[in-house]
Amino acid sequence: MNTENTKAQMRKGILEFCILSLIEQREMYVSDLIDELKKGKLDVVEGTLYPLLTRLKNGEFLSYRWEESTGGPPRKYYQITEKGKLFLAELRNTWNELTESVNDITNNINPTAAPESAFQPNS
Amino acid sequence: MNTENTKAQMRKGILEFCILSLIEQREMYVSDLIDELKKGKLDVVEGTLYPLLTRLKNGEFLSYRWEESTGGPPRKYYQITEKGKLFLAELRNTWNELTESVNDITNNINPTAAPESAFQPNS
DNA sequence: TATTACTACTTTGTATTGCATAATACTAAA
DNA sequence: TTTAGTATTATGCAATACAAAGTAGTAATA
Repeated sequence: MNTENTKAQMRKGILEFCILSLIEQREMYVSDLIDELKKGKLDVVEGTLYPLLTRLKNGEFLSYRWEESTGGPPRKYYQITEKGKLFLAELRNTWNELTESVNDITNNINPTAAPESAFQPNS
Repeated sequence: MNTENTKAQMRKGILEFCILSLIEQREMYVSDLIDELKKGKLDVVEGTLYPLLTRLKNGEFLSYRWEESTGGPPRKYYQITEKGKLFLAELRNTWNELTESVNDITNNINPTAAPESAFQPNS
């Protein structure tokens, strides 16, 4: 029971949400996704992404096309489907409800709130 | 692949955080915890809580004392330990970093932000 | 040609955790 | 004694993040 493990556990379920959001913004292949996630301070490895993308593709939330690469094997570029967009909207709701619940239960003040609203209520 | 499953997955790892937070506020036994979580829109069942509490107790983040009950078997009231308070502080950091990352990556506007700051940037 | 390096995709096995389910045990009322 | 309500414990399953190893294609170099 340590912080590293907890991080991995808290991450469960949110990767779907992140991946679908990123691909909705523009089509991407795995290296693109890893770069974008890293920009957002989320380090994810290939062994995590490939099975996840396959699940999303099998669920018809994503589709892909092959694209030749100048140096290296061809790449799978993923796009979001209409079904994927609907699912993404649900995930966004779920995420927002969850964060609200957790912040409420733990008396946590959300760090992304605007400074003028981040006051501590009387405890 | 459905929303219910994703909810269950997203819940992984955050329950520790919620449980420790609640017990830090006051000592509780399982039924108290279930009630408090339900108030915060988080439905959790006994089969989830007992193993989790045992893990936290074995990790020395919680201790407990028995208390006789007027009707029914005695109750285990849990308290947070000093080690538990340190771990809780780490969990709070982890949670805040995670939510910031996810909201950033998904272009999500946090619903707990003050209304005047919850504007949508040009997309 | 053979070797090496780099890139990209795939597969396998493990650990953790939420949860359903069943079993056990204690008290009190009928 | 039986029944109902409360509380704890034990077992097994499903889902997922991740490490690690493997496959395969291109390109540069000897």
